[in-house]
Amino acid sequence: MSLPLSYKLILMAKAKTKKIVVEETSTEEKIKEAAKKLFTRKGFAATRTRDIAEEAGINLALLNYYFRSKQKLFDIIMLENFKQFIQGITVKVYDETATIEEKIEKIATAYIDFLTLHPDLPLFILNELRGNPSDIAEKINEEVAPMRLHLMKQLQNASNAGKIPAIDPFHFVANVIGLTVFPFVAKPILQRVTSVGDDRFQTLMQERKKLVPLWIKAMLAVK
Amino acid sequence: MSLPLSYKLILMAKAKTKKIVVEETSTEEKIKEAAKKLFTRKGFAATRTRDIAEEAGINLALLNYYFRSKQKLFDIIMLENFKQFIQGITVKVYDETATIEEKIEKIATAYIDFLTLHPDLPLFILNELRGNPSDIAEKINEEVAPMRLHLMKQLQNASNAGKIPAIDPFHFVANVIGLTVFPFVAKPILQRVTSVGDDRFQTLMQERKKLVPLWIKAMLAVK
DNA sequence: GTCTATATTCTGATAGAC
DNA sequence: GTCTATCAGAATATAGAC
Repeated sequence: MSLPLSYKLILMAKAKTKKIVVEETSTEEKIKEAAKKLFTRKGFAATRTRDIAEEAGINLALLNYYFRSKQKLFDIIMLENFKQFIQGITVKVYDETATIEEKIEKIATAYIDFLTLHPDLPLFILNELRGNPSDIAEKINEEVAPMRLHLMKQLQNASNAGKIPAIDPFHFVANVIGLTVFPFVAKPILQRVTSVGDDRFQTLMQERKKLVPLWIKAMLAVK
Repeated sequence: MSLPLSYKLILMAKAKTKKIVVEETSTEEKIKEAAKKLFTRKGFAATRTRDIAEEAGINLALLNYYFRSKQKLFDIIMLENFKQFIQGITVKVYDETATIEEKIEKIATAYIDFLTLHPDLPLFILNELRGNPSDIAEKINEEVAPMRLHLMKQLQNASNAGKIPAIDPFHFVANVIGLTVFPFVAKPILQRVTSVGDDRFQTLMQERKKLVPLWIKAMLAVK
């Protein structure tokens, strides 16, 4: 039974305080795992609580016993997913010792590795973020705000120092994230259009870890 | 009451055979318009037939009278949306007189204009395409197959002639479409991260009509 | 073709036994 | 904590009058 690392760590931490051996996954965790799997794959509206219960190997009533409602369970998963999604990028952005170009390489590599493991995540986030305007938007803002300031400042500094030409931060972010994330978001349609199978897709994504930074560098030299 | 151009043309064609004056939108068209609006914005599962009926200004029973079921109505909208989405690109790709670089510019411009008018379309397609594996996949293949051959051939020729370096068609397509479409797909999150309002977003998208072709050209020179 | 009223199915949530 | 059984409401679809 494979678990997200974060869960395992929590379990181990709990276990440490009582026993030495890591115990079986708790019912609550099993439900969360099942919910994350289905919500992430099919979205809120298309996922039925019955399916989550079945996937978790427990009864429907138990789901409500632990989480009170479908919406509350979803909110938890949504927030976890979003944090997980930007967590990969956060550490890299804050690295004071890295230049912009080094950061791009680290971010692209980390993200492609991450998305290879969680290919459904970005589409889920883009999707569920569109319907809920101000619901969880605030929490997201809190997570993102300091990162924005940091990145803007570094871009401005690099531009002032003449290291890179002035580029609008929006274009910069859209391009880095777009080149990295889009192939995963559009995977089904891209594979169809280009006749690329699953194995070849994986290989191409590995290639992009090297290519995206080179491409971005070349783009920064434009105009 | 603003109608999609295609509808207007159909109506005008019909009208030509009988009367001179273009008549009011038919009930069937009104339902389809309402369905397209809601399905595209919220997806299949989150859209209720009641809402479609209300949006169309008719009764719920009438929806089933015309389309028999929610699923059948959705399938029609889905196919129309998809055709509309790739239709913009199709003409440009087949233009025998244009070089690869000219095509990129035409495609980027046409797509950004199109997406400005229909910002919800790409996310809708990416989304609903993920759940339905082989359902409408075949019809999509039929639409896309000849375009794939044409594009691959031109890329190969340009590469052989030494005009551009060899690049995997997958990377090429992913990059062009990614740089063009991704900002619209990720609009809410990108706006949040970069503190960009709606007006500024529109301006930036207009900028990209010029920038994307330049960027792609610069990327093609890499390595 | 269009409506009102109703049937039918689905789904989230709860009551209550164990 | 976990289960079975069931309720209440929602959502799709149909019957039948006009």
